[in-house]
Amino acid sequence: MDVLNGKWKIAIISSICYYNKRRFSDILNDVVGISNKMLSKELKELEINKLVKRTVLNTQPITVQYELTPHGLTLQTIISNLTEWGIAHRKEIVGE
Amino acid sequence: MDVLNGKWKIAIISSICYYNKRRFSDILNDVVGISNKMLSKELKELEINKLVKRTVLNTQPITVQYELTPHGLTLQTIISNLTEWGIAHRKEIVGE
DNA sequence: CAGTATCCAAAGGGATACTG
DNA sequence: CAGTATCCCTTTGGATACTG
Repeated sequence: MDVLNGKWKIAIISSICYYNKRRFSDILNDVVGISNKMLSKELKELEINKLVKRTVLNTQPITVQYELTPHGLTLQTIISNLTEWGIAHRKEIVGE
Repeated sequence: MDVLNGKWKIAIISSICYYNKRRFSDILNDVVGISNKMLSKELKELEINKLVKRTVLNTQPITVQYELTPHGLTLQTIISNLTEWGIAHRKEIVGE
């Protein structure tokens, strides 16, 4: 079930989702701690799973934009549920 | 957010959840492919996160029962959502 | 800019054997 | 039965340098 493996996937999706469209180097900045190698790899996996769409813009030098596919947008609910649960979980753990 | 890391966590929770109470060796059988070392480790983590409760029964030889805590039960919704999404995802991927 | 390639240390995790 | 301990191979992922 874990198309979302690798600790970065959710952060990457969140970044793209927040800005709607996002360039490679921008995501690199958004997701603190990630290396270009990892970002490249994770994006490739997301693309294979049809969660993000990759479009090359013919600028000079070239830039690449990533955006969520309709199917990728489907994840929003899941992710926000997870986030919500995570917050509740923190309270549960530290609360005692 | 990933208290559910390690590829086994969800399977373990599902096993316990399905049977309500479940012994160590039973979970070992339910979750195909897991080693006792991993099961032990994962259960320990789940216990630390207060998702499962561990109770030692004074039988001979001793048996140990695991069950979900109220807080652990909270995950059910999340997991079923994930499962549901996973199924839809499969269709999306293989469908084309 | 958007990656790819290489190197390498650390973590993950299987198999097996052992203990109370 | 319910683990723990050890060995050891595999995977993960960071740092850095390089390419079109």
